[in-house]
Amino acid sequence: MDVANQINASHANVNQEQRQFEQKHFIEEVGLLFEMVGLPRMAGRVFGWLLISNPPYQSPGELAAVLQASKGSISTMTRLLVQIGLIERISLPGQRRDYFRIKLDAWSELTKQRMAQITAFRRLAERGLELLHDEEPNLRRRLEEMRDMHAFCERELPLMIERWEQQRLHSQ
Amino acid sequence: MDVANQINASHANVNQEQRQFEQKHFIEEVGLLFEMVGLPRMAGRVFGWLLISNPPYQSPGELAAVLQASKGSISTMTRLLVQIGLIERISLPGQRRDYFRIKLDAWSELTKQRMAQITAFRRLAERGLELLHDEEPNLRRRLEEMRDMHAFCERELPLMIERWEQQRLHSQ
DNA sequence: TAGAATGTTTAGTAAATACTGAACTCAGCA
DNA sequence: TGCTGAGTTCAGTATTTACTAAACATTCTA
Repeated sequence: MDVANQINASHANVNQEQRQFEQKHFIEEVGLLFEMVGLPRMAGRVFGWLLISNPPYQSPGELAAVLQASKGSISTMTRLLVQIGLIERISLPGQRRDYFRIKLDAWSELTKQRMAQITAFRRLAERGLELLHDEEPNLRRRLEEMRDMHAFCERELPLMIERWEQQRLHSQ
Repeated sequence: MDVANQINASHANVNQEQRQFEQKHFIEEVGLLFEMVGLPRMAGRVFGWLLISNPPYQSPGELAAVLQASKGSISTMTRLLVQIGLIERISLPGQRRDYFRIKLDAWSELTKQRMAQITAFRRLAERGLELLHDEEPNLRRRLEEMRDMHAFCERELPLMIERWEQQRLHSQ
């Protein structure tokens, strides 16, 4: 190996390390963001790596190695992420191992998921109004507000998702 | 007290107890729902009681008594709820004590709050795309999807809140 | 200015949760 | 039929979080 090649190799190494550093940073940030929305940090790390990995599908073993986590943790987190619709399990033809990858419609899935919570809030407001059924209107207002706002979202959010999916189809 | 009055009083007592039972049930349900969206259960209890209490404003002491919680816990939870915009502190004229009550626009506040998270997700997607800047398009697609969906929500949600507030003004 | 009543801060505890590591299961192969 | 290699389940640990209780601060009253 001549000097020029050595330098090139050394540069390549620096770039490689720099790249890995940035990847790890990215993964940690996704982890923190997931924690912010009430999901386990490790689920965020798995998701984060699947967002930037090459190839875009990864086996549980690869995930455990890259994220330096136990196989058990990976198993739990992939199950969770599949359950909430953010990733999916795929089996490539001619290979016995299973892989995981980001679901392309992950985000509209997530919004649909949130609809259940909104419905729960609307129902709770209605139960509260039953409790106050013989009270004066201004005591009932706060609960009516809560009910109406959530009913509004229950109507509007599906329309919004529809508009999004329409727009996506168009641009492709 | 004659027999008829005794019976009436007894009935009233039963109703009173029934009512309190239903109130406590309601409070607990709000607590559980709050836990579901990643907030402390006690914050949900405070919010739940403020939804059905009469009068609609309550002092920290009253909250502690009704919810059978420590003053410290109430203090922390009211601070949290004020911070995320679900309740507000009011001081009635001629009274030194402060009270808390549900903010009437609590729900649009909450949606605005979520905008920050959506922006964070969009920014993260953009950072990811920088990491993959020289990769092939199909590797970049998952991140573009994430970026575009969140950018879409950043545009649409404020419009939705606006429509809601418009509609609310109309119906009042 | 002392005293009482109310609310906040903080140190400590109890409970929930995330994560690990080992045992177990299952599929392919010698 | 054992053996290897990958993945899941589960029991245990360690960390975080929610909550309490007591000390402290503040403001009105005597």
